[in-house]
Amino acid sequence: MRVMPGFRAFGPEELHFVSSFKAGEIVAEAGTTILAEGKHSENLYTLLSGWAFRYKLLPDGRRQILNYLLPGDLLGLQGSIIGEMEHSVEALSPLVLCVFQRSRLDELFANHPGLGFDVTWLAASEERMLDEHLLSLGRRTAMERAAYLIAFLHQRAVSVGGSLAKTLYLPINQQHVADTLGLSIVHTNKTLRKLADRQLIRWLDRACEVLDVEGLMRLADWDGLPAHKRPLI
Amino acid sequence: MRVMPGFRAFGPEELHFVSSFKAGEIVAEAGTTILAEGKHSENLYTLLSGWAFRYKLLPDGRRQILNYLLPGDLLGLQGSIIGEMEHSVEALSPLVLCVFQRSRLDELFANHPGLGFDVTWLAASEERMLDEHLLSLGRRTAMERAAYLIAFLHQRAVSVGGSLAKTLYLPINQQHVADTLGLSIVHTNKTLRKLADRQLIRWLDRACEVLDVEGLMRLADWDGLPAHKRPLI
DNA sequence: CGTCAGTTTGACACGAATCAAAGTGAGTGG
DNA sequence: CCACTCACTTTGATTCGTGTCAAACTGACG
Repeated sequence: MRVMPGFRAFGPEELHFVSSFKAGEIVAEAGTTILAEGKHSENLYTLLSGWAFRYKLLPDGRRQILNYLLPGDLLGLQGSIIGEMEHSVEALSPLVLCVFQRSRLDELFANHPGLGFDVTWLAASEERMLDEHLLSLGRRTAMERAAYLIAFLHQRAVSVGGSLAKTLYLPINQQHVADTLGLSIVHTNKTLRKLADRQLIRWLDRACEVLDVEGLMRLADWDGLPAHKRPLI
Repeated sequence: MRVMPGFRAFGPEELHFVSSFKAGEIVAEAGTTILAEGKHSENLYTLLSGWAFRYKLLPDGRRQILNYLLPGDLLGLQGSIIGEMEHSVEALSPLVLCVFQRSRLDELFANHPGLGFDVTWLAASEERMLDEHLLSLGRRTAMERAAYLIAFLHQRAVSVGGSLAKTLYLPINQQHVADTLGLSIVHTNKTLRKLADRQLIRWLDRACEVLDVEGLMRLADWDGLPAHKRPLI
């Protein structure tokens, strides 16, 4: 397990424990369902590479995307801690996941408090993103929401990948955007079109190119996520 | 610190540590701002009694209520773990809070892994509530949202207070409901009126009486929060 | 060349916001 | 005890944003 840019470094003992804690690695194709709502997962995962998203469904099929998962994020923590999964996770791109056994989570807390703290850190961090999304869905207009979402994803991608490329392609389609913003797909399309007309983004087939992050942030009145070294477990 | 009904019991050592960890107790009136967005809080709190809510503001004043806080909930964990607060907390009723020092949080993780795990448990639990709220804001109609919110608050109140009273009064006004559901106050009023006409609730001055929780849950297509013993820190 | 997933567009309907104003009840001071 | 205020709730009229319906367009793929 190598330390990626932007992540905190482990001490030697921790590194050894994390390696031993690791139960395997799995690879998944885009579109694969990694975790399903209602299922009781035996495992907990760290996303090593690729993009995924978490979502919930209403019985009649309405879908709400809750958040996106990028390298360094934990999958299935809630299921591991509380019981069965209350949401599903689907791959947006090919993924590499590191598998941990749910049953050894208390061992992690007991023997490596620093890592236990990291898990809490990640949970708190997820909570902050959800707060931000909630503000968006509840109080921003369609344009502001779309601008916020794209700026948010852009920033997350940059913070995880290092700011390698100046043009960034988000691996999502307009249905994903619609289900994230709580809008219909038609209205989402018209909204994205307006952002494109303003030279803020360019929409491609199954991908979005971000042209002007600052313009998007200004439009959404969003300051961005505070920068912090993330722990990687 | 007594163990409330519905909470897990501590071992003797944990109990001793929690007592020593406690830095004091404060009392706040309804309407008081406990934590403010942008501030760096030195403390972390456990809510011992009363109701509060967390919210975020957009620069132009639009407010979104993120979640409600009931006895047993942690306040300011994010601020303690990551840095400055990204949301504010305001009291809905007189509160009793137990104060902890932010700086001693790592000590808690180091010496009492069980308690560290509890903190993570609480964070994961908050995350699940936020997921549910996000689904509501994104994909439920105004009626469904209102029904969900009231059923949700009712269930939380019951799970915390023991199911003492069959009629439960929620200490909120319609502005709170509007800012939680992402609706205007006028439309919120009309929506609540419809719920009242269907004999699901009765609206009183600054309070809501819940008449038919199951009817509300059916209307919102919501199954309720899975029941679990909450840890109390 | 046809199919299919995804994007785009226009017409229309509907739900929620806004504007405006009145009603209610608790608390306050004369 | 009565007027007055203030916060909160209620209602009706109108506007506007977003959803729905329908259909065409595009490019990848077989």
